[in-house]
Amino acid sequence: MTELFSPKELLRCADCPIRKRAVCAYCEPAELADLDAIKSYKTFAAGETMVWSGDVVSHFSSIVSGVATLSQTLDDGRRQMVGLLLPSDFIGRPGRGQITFDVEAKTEVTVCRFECRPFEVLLGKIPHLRERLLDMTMDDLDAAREWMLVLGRKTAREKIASFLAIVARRVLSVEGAMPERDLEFDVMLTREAMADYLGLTLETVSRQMNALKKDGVIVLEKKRAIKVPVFSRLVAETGDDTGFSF
Amino acid sequence: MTELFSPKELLRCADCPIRKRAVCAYCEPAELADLDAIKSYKTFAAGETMVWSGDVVSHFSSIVSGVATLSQTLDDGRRQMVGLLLPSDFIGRPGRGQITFDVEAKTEVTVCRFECRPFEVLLGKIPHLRERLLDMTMDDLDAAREWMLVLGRKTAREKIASFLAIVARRVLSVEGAMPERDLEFDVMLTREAMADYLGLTLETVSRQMNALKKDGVIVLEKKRAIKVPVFSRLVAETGDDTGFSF
DNA sequence: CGTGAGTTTGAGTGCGCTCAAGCTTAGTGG
DNA sequence: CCACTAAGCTTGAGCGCACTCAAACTCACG
Repeated sequence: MTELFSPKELLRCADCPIRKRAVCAYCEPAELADLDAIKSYKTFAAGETMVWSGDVVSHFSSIVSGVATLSQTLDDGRRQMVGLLLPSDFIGRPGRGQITFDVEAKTEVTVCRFECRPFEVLLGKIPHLRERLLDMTMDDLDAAREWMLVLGRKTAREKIASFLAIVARRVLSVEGAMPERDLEFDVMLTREAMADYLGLTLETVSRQMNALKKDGVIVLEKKRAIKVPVFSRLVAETGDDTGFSF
Repeated sequence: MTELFSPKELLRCADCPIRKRAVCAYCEPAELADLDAIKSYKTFAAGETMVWSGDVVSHFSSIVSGVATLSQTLDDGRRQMVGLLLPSDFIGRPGRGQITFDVEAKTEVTVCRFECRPFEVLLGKIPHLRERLLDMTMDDLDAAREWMLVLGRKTAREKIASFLAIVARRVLSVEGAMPERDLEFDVMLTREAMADYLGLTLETVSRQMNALKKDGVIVLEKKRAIKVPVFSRLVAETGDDTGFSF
């Protein structure tokens, strides 16, 4: 997840780590060539704001490596994260030049990007591209709706447990199967970013993380490094057994 | 909005009240004929559950008239509404047979519906259809993300004001321009449904509605019938001036 | 070591929840 | 036409979870 990619190594789409999940996933080799012709890579430093809300964007991007967030801010400083962007996630909205959210790199982030106009032309030309974009947008919508349940109806403790379960599933599903026991992964966010994700304060996040630790649901080894001895134990703390469709 | 449609009157798509906003909006007359061939109408009574979470659905639907909601329920009864469905909104997810939310008719609801398989075939055949579905899904995603800010970061009073502003914009935009003064519209939901929408209890909704009334921001004439003397006054109570993109 | 970002912990407060009546309104049948 | 009913709405009292404010601690990095 956190290993760094040198853009040079990525010139060939066939070797791309997100080839099977990104917006280009459904494309045939011939169609890929069209995309290849207009793509370029760019890397952002951790902490850098990739796009400001209201900006007219010049490119659509796919995250190749790293973690970014989508968030909104109220005039008085209250913030709410509305999207967690992991490798293969798409940034931008074809058919609309503006973006209405801030996009921030939380780790070093490398994106594969396309100028808007040429990409929109390809969208019209390659059905596979539009098809994949539709599926990804629907997945994002489902995720947003699950998240609304978390924000609207769960307690602080349940929110933290839900967040950890979501991240565990997303991070670990990238690298294959998900074991039931002794999961280890990294929440790549600060306590403050987690608070923005969950509609809490950073103090409450800290308290609940330590409460889950004290109760043996999780093991905290280096603040961000999480170990989950028994995954179903964590899921039981989320308040719903239905799980998430991430 | 609440006038009743007789399905017989709707047989011709050209006369359809949602012709310009529904999933078929981008279709040419010839393409419309294909859809027309597989469509049928169905009406649900107010209060009826149109689809249960987990159901395998046989049809995709467009709301022609009435109001429906999309919601999730936790095992212990906590509920969160995750979508408010007004005329022209689409129900169902092509490419996936199941639905993971409850769909409930809040008023009498008439839908124009298509069997899944034939509709999916047309999706492959008519680019305009896929294009419109993508745009609608992206609009839904934007709406869900605005809503997440409301759920995660706003006070009860701000939530109510945001809700009223959203409904005013959606309801009134259907019938043309939106005046700044003396808006009148109907929140078609009970206090309980509003609470499910906003992540509040029905008591808190009631208290805050009456607080806004006492402060002259809104006029309550028949519990559900809202009058807004000065719209910007209401928007000022939402906590953000940016407004909503509904 | 010194610095600063990130995190933890404590004490006190208040917003929205819970529980409990009572009220309003529309619909139904005598 | 009115009593009866039930669903929806309002109002009050009290409580508790998560917030606010404040201070101390941890740890990576110069």
